[in-house]
This record gives sequence, structure tokens and C-alpha cells, in this order.
Amino acid sequence: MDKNIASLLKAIAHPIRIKIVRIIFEHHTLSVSAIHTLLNIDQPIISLHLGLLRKQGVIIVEKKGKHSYYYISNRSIMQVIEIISNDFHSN
Amino acid sequence: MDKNIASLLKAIAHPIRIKIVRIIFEHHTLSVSAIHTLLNIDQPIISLHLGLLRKQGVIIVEKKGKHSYYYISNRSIMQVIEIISNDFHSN
DNA sequence: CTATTCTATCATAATATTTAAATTTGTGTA
DNA sequence: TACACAAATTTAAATATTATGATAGAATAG
Repeated sequence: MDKNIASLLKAIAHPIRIKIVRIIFEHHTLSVSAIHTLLNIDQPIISLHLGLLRKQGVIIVEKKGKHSYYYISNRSIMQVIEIISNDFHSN
Repeated sequence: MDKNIASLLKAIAHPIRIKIVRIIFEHHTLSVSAIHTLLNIDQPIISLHLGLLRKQGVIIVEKKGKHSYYYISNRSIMQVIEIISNDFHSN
């Protein structure tokens, strides 16, 4: 139980993955190449982190033609990031 | 910014540390030996994880005589754990 | 003062994660 | 079919995290 929660939190607890989650959330859905371009981070690295996030159920992928479109699976993921972000503001 | 958020999330993202945070929260405050006894985990390991949590500001220590009493620094830490926990229930 | 209790730290070993580069796989289309 | 583009995977190396056992320091009881 705590192990699953730890895994999920761990999946989000990385600067690149937080950026990825944020930018997908802002655009509702994004392809790998779009994320790669927007964040200016190499495509294989983006793919790797998307794979981790997907494995933990943070994001969901939908393939359409050549593209893989990712979106956030669950509102609570963003809530967590928001809560922690607000904490930093009030410091 | 995202780096700080990642660090804080990472501090919580470990099964033992989630257990520690939960049990401190339940008891409001606990000593190292009390946590060691309640969780049945070796004292140096408890100390190690308390050190990490303290370093990230998740918990605060107050020394009284031989004992070190720890308590949760901030309500938002528990909110994060609650939100993720509830997510697992509805799966 | 001495022994005991409580906590923190150190050194080491075992694991896990991150990064980067190269390559591969898959898909659509000229 | 062959080409171009998109995405995922593989591998190796570097780095970070975790567990363990031994130990050291601080405070207190006897």
C-alpha cells in the first residue's frame, strides 16, 4: 500500500517529469515531439520519462497515425503538484 | 522551482518515510525510539529517514533531554498523502 | 563516577536511477 | 517499394539512494 503510494509519488518526483506533467496538463494533450520541442529536451529522454509516468498510471497514451498523444490520467496528480507549489510560494 | 518541488516529493516518496510521516501525524509528535518500536524498523534506518525528511523541511525536531521529538511541519504534506491514498481506493 | 539509554553518524556494500548515444521499430506517404 | 518522420528501446557509464553493522556522543539514572 505505502509502497504503491511511494511509487506513484516517485514517478512525479523528478524535475523533467514535473515539467512534462505540467505542460501536458496545460495543453490537455500533447505528442512526444511536441513535448520535445516545447521543453527543448532530447526525444529519447522525453520518451523514457513518459514511459515511467505511463507505467505508474500518471498519464495515458493514445496513438493516432504516426503520433502518440499523451494526457493526464487523473486530476489528483495536478492537485498534488499544486499543493506543493503553493507551499513554496508562501515561504 | 520544479527542482525544489521534485526534491520535496522525493523526500516523501519512500515506503518507510510514508509510514513515518503517517505515524507521527497520528500521534502529533513522536521520539525516534517510539517510531522504531511502533514500526519495528531498525533505529539507524529510522534516523536516516528522519534526517532526510528533516532536511527537506517535512518534519521538525525538538530535543528534550535524551529524546528527539519529531512533528510534521506542514499540513500540506498530509494532504498530498491523503489525495494519493484516496486515488488508490477508487481503483 | 559508571552504566545505560537514546540518537546520530560513518563506512561499506548493494540497488536503483539518470543520462547520453546509438539504434530500432513503426507509420504514413511519395 | 523506399523514404521520411515519430517514438521507443537498448546499452553502458555515471550518479544517487538505501540498508547494514559498528560506533560515537549526549544525557540521565543509580
